[in-house]
Amino acid sequence: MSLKHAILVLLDEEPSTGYDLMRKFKGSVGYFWNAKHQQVYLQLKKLNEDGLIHLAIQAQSGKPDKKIYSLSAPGKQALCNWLSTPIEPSKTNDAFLVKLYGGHLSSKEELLAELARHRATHTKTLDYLLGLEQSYRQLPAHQKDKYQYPYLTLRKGIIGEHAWLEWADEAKKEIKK
Amino acid sequence: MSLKHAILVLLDEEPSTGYDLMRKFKGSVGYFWNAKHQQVYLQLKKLNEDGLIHLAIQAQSGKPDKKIYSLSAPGKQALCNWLSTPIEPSKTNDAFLVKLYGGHLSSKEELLAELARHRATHTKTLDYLLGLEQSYRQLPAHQKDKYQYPYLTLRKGIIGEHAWLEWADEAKKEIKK
DNA sequence: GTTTAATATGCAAAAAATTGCATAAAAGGT
DNA sequence: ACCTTTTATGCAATTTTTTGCATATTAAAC
Repeated sequence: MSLKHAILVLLDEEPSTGYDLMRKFKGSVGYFWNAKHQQVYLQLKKLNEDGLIHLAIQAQSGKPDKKIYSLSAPGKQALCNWLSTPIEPSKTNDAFLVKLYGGHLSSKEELLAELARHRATHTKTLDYLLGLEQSYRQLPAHQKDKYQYPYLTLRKGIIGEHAWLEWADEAKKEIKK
Repeated sequence: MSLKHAILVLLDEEPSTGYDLMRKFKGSVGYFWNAKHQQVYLQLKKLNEDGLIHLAIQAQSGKPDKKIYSLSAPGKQALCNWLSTPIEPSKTNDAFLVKLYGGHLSSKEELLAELARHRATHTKTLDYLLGLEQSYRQLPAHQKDKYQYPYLTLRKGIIGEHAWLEWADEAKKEIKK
């Protein structure tokens, strides 16, 4: 149950709406955390009920109110407690590798097509992450310090996507063979 | 819901008990699929009820009966259908990176300790996978052909673990800095 | 000899995630 | 003008996963 903690970490960085968090999960932190919007809004509601986050409602003319959440003192405490507790390596469930494992039941054409499709999304993700890296590099020194740890996770994303593409090239050759 | 398909793929390879599957999820295919034993046994029950797998009970003196499951014709059909349906890239949820993202709330010592701990498990996994690769390489040609696709996924595991360790070295330096 | 790990299975309750449905206004494209 | 995407939120039902509990034998370690 770490969506809770993922949200707390993001709210520690800056107060956000559910929609803001969603965008982060779909974008900049999407290579290490994913969640659907329904899940995010539900967790925010629960975290607020538990007093771990504050809610400030910002009225907007015409539009529905914006609900801006921020970390509360107990929330920060809960986050720190979790951070200092060792965790087990996360489990990975990769359906694409399951499909490849049973590759002999497909045709080479189908396998190559799906590999290419996934390759495209990984390339896109890598490009996006490299863009973020450029932004980080252009930051003034004090900002770089602030984002030192997020940047480390970004590097994980970049190295991971590189590795994926490296593997994909190898796999493509091997399937064609 | 791909645990179902992961099980079908493994049963296509060879008839197995729930325990056999579990060992695979903890071992050779653990870098791309994970499941708890309760989940595996439950899925096997459901798959059997749905007629996608066959059950053969092997009595054992004293010990409880061994339940050996194998893929049925409808099961193979269902598997093939799934294999020929494009899937979305799997979502990743990595709690360790969440912790690192909020690294400024921890001490360097704690971060380095946890990094080292995770590094150790990744090193162990890599060694294990390299061992599997050696076994594969020593196989006679026709066996190599049979395991061509599982071997491809194994390569993914190896490249992925290498990348993890590469990143870990970079991260270690950056945290110490 | 006793304890621990491995073999082998499963139910039940709780928590978490997904899927389906739902609303509503603004902004941008054709 | 119309259509699609983006912004912005959420409930309800279902499915999936996790956690806790439960049993019982064998083999190995200490």
